[in-house]
Amino acid sequence: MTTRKSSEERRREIADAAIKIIGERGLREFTAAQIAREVGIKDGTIFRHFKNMNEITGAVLDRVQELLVSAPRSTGDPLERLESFVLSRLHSVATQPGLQSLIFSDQISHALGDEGPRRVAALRDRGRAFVRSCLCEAAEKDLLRDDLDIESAVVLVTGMVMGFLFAAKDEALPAPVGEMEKRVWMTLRSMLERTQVKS
Amino acid sequence: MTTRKSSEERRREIADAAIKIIGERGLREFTAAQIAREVGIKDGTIFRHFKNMNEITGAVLDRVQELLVSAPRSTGDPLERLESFVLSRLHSVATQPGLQSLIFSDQISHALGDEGPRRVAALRDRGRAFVRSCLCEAAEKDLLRDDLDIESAVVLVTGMVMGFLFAAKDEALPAPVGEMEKRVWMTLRSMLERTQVKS
DNA sequence: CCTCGGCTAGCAAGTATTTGCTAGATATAG
DNA sequence: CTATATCTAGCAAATACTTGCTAGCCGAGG
Repeated sequence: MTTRKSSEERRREIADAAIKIIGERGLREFTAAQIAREVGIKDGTIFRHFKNMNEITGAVLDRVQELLVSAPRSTGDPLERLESFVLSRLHSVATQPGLQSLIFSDQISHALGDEGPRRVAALRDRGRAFVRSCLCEAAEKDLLRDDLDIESAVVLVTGMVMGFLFAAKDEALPAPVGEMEKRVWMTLRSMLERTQVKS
Repeated sequence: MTTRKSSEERRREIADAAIKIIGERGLREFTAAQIAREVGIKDGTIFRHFKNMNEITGAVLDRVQELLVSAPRSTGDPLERLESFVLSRLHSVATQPGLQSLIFSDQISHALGDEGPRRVAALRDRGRAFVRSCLCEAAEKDLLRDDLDIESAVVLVTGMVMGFLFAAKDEALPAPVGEMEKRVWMTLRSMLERTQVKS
């Protein structure tokens, strides 16, 4: 009564199970046996679909990239683009904490084999690059405060997502996450914008 | 020719070695054998000083707390206090990345036994509480923008430290970390302060 | 001063379990 | 029937932890 699935389908199931395990139970449980149990097969069968654990971590990174980097918009008002990017990240943090913790944890990259650190760093860099491009364009269009240091702002924006991630996890937010997502972003946005002029 | 040390001394050595290993090589290497090698003893000897691995993780948390929470000032200008707190954290990030990654990684808390998550969350909460108290006092003294949402600002400040941590790690900063520490903080500070008035 | 004995850190060599991974047999979908 | 997904069974290495013995430290008695 065993259910047979195509290798391609199983590979995705295995990658998703791995993501779930890492997010929920931590790296220590990221083992072939645990993944197999989650998927509903025996641990040995895992290696009929993947050559070794390293290949699984590669698939995990591919999948994270696929799930998280949902092609940010490249048109329209730069601050609107940034807003939709940030809000989408904040939302993914609130709904799938495991995903985000895969990116914002150097521990993960340690555990993800040799090229793990570089790949995860590259993922983070893509996010930073997008934020930077939005901010630069906004600056050109004179939408930001005159004295704003773009590079610092990039750190602030990307950091905000992380700060939100942990605040939500620690239940340190004074209001429901859905509400706080917008509230935090609006606070940052108003601080970036040139809604106020120098005295 | 074996070097004997007091249990108290060894316990600290073991905790420090564990911190070093976690920070540099990741959770996967956080094992009795690796710690023992780092300290220079056999793995079995570890358990002459600790009952089990869980007790080691407890000691690790104690040590992190001891090293990181260096009694933030409670007097003086609230924004100055906040600045010294943030700069000290940024500096510890730059110099001892392992320490910070122990706090800002939910993976660690997963691996740190049953009470691990709660203890790490409590550490983070202490940081947030300090930031919040500084900001509240600053708001009372009318040092901040009128429309500033304190709770959002807490997320921004704590998140900034994390954003800086990863930017530094990924070498995504356009200037040396020592310089960027102040630059990023000054950017955030000027955005929080009421240096500008509404038009 | 020496020396003797209790205390205990240390090591070597175990334990049972889990790790990643392989080989061969079996069952099932196309 | 063919192809292959799956299971069973097994491996060596690593895991946390234990045990028996060794040997260094330190304080008391002579």
